[in-house]
Amino acid sequence: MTEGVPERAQNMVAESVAGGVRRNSEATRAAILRAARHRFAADGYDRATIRAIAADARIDPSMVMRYYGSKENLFATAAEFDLRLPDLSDVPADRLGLALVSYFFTRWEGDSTLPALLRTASTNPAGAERMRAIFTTQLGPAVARMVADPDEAPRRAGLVASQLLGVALTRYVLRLPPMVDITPAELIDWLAPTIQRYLRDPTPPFVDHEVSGRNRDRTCH
Amino acid sequence: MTEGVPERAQNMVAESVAGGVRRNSEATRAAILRAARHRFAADGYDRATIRAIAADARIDPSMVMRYYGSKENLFATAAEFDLRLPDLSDVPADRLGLALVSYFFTRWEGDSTLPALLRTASTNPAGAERMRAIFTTQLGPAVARMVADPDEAPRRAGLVASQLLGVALTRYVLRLPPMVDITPAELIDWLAPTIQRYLRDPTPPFVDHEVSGRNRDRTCH
DNA sequence: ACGGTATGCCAACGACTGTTGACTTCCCAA
DNA sequence: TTGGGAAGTCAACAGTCGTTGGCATACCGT
Repeated sequence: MTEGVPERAQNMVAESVAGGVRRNSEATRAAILRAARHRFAADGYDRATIRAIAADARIDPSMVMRYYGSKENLFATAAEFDLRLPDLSDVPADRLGLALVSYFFTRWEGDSTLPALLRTASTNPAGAERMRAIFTTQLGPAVARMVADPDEAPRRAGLVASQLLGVALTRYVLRLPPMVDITPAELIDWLAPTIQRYLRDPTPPFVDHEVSGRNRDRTCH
Repeated sequence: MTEGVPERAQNMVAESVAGGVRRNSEATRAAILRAARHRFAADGYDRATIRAIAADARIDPSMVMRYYGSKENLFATAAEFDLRLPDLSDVPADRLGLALVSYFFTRWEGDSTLPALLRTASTNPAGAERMRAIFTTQLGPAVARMVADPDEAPRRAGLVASQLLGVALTRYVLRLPPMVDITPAELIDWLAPTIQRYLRDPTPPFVDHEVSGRNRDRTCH
């Protein structure tokens, strides 16, 4: 009565696979990758354990190492991130904000990669570096093609990122109720003017705020 | 020559305290709390270890437990978070955005509690719940006093949070270069109109976007 | 039929974590 | 002077993690 039962895996949310059959290499590689994406998205890099990913893929943890070498390498390929920004060169300049916001929602609502990246980049330095790289190599150049003055592109791209990532954060990660309940269509109507302004409007201050001409310096209240 | 040296703590960023003197209870409690705030802000809940916090405070890890009971309890008191939103009831309605943005910057630029909360809420469910609580009990009511229609308060508060937290995320956590380099004053000029619109402007769409009247549904492109 | 190879499981290592309890050291009041 | 309690140290427990190597089983070309 040594009770040496190794605790059967009875995870309800696991890959569906007939009992005991063998899969070919490609299938398990894909299964691992899919489980990894889900776990990284739900828990972030640190809390997503190799053991949990393996359990979801109905496989031994050692197989993950065999196929992907290390956890860091697994994350690197799981979080391969291509914004796949479409060509917006034929969109009229005054509709760029609407086009960009619409596209980002069609991209995010069904893809949990961004929350995964967000969760990871918040705590993992390598994740943050990856986020900065995506910003520099993908969003940056795309925004550069939309703005009037190329010198202002990085700054405007940063502002766009602050609003779009803020929405992703509050809606998908923090799950603030009002941001979860609102429909994508309504959200697009609210956000499009903001993004449009960050992309195309002249640098503020447009006019000196209101009539009372004192307190020119608004930095520290 | 058993080499049993227990590895002296030679952390350069540790609490400065004369060698070997004893402190009273209050002093070490405060030292622990200060070290905890720094560590939680820099690393988030999971990666900030009790041992590292204790080392920063030049103290044994067991003392942290003696004074605060558990890591979760320590975080709870370290991340005690009061937005300390000022009374904006005498601010004219068309300057509320500017006032709110200005205030948030004077609050954040010198306080690392928000990054700590952000890093933690991204991965820790309890942290996310705390974030939602802050939103509901502090930002929500404050925004409710600023908007015209009380029924729209939660939604508008959510939009405000999405932009402000997005700035905190990109500037303090992800540290996207353009968002780090920009000065608070410039950032305020960019953000104030956005927040102002989220607070006070009528619900969009203001007008049917442009002339071409087709594609009413912009949800899925 | 057979041997090699691909696929997979099992048990364990070493490191690190939060947490605990016993022990030492010092100050201060009686 | 002497005890008691506060302040702090030390070593260890129990658990989890990424990672490793050895071993079993199934497939397939010859």
